[in-house]
Amino acid sequence: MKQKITLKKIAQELNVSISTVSKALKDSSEIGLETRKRIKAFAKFYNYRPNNIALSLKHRKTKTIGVIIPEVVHYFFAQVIDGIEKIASENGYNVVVALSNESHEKEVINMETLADSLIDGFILSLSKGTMQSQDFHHVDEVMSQGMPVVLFDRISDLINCDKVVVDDSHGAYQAVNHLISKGRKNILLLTTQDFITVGRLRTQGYIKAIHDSDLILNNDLIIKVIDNKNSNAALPALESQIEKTLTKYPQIDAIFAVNEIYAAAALRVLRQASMQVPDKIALVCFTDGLISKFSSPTLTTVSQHSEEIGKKAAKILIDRLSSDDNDAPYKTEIIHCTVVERESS
Amino acid sequence: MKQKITLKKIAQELNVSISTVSKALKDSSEIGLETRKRIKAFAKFYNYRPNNIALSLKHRKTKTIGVIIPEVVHYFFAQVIDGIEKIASENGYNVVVALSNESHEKEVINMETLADSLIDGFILSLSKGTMQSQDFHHVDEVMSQGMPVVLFDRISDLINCDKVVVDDSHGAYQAVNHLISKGRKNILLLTTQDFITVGRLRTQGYIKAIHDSDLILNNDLIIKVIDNKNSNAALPALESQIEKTLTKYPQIDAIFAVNEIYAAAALRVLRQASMQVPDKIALVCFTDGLISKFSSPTLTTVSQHSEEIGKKAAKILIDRLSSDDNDAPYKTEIIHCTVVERESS
DNA sequence: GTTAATTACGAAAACGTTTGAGTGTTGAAA
DNA sequence: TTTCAACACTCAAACGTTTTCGTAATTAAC
Repeated sequence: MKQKITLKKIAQELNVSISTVSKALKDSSEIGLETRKRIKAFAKFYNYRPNNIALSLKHRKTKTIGVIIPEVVHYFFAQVIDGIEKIASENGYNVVVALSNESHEKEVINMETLADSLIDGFILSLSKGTMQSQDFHHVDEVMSQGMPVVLFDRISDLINCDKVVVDDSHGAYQAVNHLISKGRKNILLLTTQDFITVGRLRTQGYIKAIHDSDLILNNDLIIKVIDNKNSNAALPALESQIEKTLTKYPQIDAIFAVNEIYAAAALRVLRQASMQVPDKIALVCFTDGLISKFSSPTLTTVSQHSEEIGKKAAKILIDRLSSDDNDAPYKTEIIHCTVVERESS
Repeated sequence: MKQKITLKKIAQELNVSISTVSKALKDSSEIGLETRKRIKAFAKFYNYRPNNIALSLKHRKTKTIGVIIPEVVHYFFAQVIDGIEKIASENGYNVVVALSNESHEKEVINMETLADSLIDGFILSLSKGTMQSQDFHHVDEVMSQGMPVVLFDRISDLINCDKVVVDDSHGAYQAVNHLISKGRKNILLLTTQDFITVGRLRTQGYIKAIHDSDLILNNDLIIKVIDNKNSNAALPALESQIEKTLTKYPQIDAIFAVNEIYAAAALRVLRQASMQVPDKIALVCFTDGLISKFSSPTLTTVSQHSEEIGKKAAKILIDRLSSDDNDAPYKTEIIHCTVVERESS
C-alpha cells in the first residue's frame, strides 16, 4: 500500500526544509530556480497532493457547503442539489448532503454535526417537523457563530437570513389562468390542507385567478386532501372523492392539482371513467417532474425551475462567503414559475 | 458574532493547561474531580464542541464517506443515497455526495478532490463515460493509497474491490417468466445497447427466459435503443420503432422494458394505438420508481431494492474501515430483485 | 576592504486537537 | 529520615500545511 506523500517526506528525501518544499511548489521566487525544478519534478513523480484537512485547519475554512434537505427522493430536491452542485464545483466548493427525513431532531443533529467546522455555510430547506414546531434555535445558533445560512423553498419569516423562494401563489395563478384562457370554466382544485404553506399559497393563487376572471368560486370544487404521510390511504380516498365530485358536477372541464401525485390520481379516475384528456377535461399540476413528463398523456405543469433555485442559493452563499463585508443585508430571491404546456391542456 | 470556543480559550479562562481541559472533558481520572467539574461546567456553558477538522488531522481519518453517482435525479440513485445515509449516520459517519453527470472527467476530478483526505472511503457507481472508456486508473490510484472503495450497480470486473450488485440478469428472467406465466407468448424487449452492462445483463435474462420456456427467440422483437444522453431524439425514435414493430408483429402480447422511461414510451404508443393494457398487451419494466407507481395503469416492475443496496454498500465500507485487517478478502454482495405486480400485467 | 543589498534557504509559530512522558507536591510506609 | 507511590497537573510532540521572520552566503557598490 503506497503511503500518501507529504511535504515532510519530500523535504527529507531532497534534503531541504519543509518550507522550501512548500514554497517551491507554489513557484515562489524566494526559492532558486534549480531547486524549484527539482522539487516540482519529485512531487509530480510521486503524485503529491496537499492534504485538505491540514489546509482547512490552517485557513479556518473548508471550501465545503452543507446542504440539508428533507428527502432526496423528491425530484424537486434532487434537481436543487444538481443546481447547487454545479455552481459549487465551478467555484471550487464541495457539497455535503445530509437528510433530515422531515424530522426536526434529525435536522438539528445534522446541523450541529456539520457545523463543527466541517463546512463553511449552509443551504437548507426546513423539515416538516421544524415547520410544525416553529423551533428555529438550531438555525439561529449556527448563524450566531458566523456561519451563513441560505434557506430555500420551505422557509420561515422568523429566521433572518438569505432566502430563495418560489412564487407559489403566482405560479398557481398562472396555471389556472392558462386553463381559463383555453376556455375552461369549471376548474376542480386538488390541494393540501392549509397548514402546508406551499399548498395554502397555491390555493390562494387559484382563488385569485377565479376572482380576477369573473368566474364564480365554488367551494365544492376545492378538495383538500388529508395526507398523513405515513398512511397509504390518502390516495384511494382522494380518487373516490374526485369521482364523486365529477359525477355531482358534470360541468367540470378542468382540474388543477398542487402536485404531481394528486394529478396522477386524477388521471387514474379520468381513465377509468373514460373521460378524454384534454378533450373532455384538461389537467394541469404543480411541479415539473418525472411523472408529468412520462405520463400518458404528458401533463402541462407549473415548473418551479428547481435547478435554478439550487444555483441561486449556491451563488448567494458563495458570494457571502467570499465577501469581506459580513454585514451585507440579507436578500430574498424570488424564482418565478412558468407554465410548461404539454398534452393534457 | 460569537466566536467559536476552543480548548485553548477554555484553558486560558480557567488558568489551566490545554491538556488538562482536553482530559477533563474526556472525564479522565488523571484530572481531579473538582477541576473536572469546573471545566465541564464552563465548556457546557459556552457550548464547546470540538473542531472536527483538527480531530481529523490528528486521527488521520474523517468519519466521512464519499459517494459518487452519475445523477441524483434518478429515483434509483436517490434511494441508494437514502440507504447509505441511514447506515452511515447510525455509525457516526457523514456522507458527502458528488455527481459525475455520467462524465469520466468529472468522475476523476471528484474522486481526486475527495481523496485529498476529505473522506475515509468511497461508495461509487461508475459513470457511462468511464464504462465506455474502460479507464479505471483513478479507482486504482485511490485504492493503492489504502482508501477502500465499494462499487455498486455499475461495476467492472477489472476493478478488484468490494461490490454490491443487482442480479439484473435473473431479475429480467423473473419478469419475463412472470409474463409467460400469464400466458404471453410474444414478448417485445426494449433494451439498451450492449456496452451498458445492466442493459446487457437484462437482455441476457430475457433471452434465457425465452429459451427455458420453449418459446422461440425472435431477434426482431429486441429493440436496442441508441441513447446518447444529451440527445432528446432517442425517445421519439424509440416510439416510432415500437409502433412499427407492433404493426409488423400483431401477435405481440407483452412488452418488457429495461427501464421506466422505455416503458413510458411504450405506454404512449399503446395509448395512441388504443391498445388496452394489460388486456391486449401486458407491460413490465425494470426499476420500481415513481413513474411506475403513478402511471395509468400502474406498472408491474422489477424492484432492485435500491435502499437495500445503499445500506449494504455502506455496511461493507464501514466494516472495512473499522477493521484492523486490511487484507480482508473482497466480497461481492448480490441483491436479488423481486417482481412487484401491478395493473399492467 | 568595508558595507549594503540580494539571493536562497531554514526555523518556528500557528491552526485545534490528543496523548505519552515528565514534574512537583503530598502522605504514608519502612 | 528516607523512599516511594499516588495524585493532579503540565509539557511537548504530533497531524500537514502556510507564512513571517531570520540568517548565511554571495554579489555589488563605494
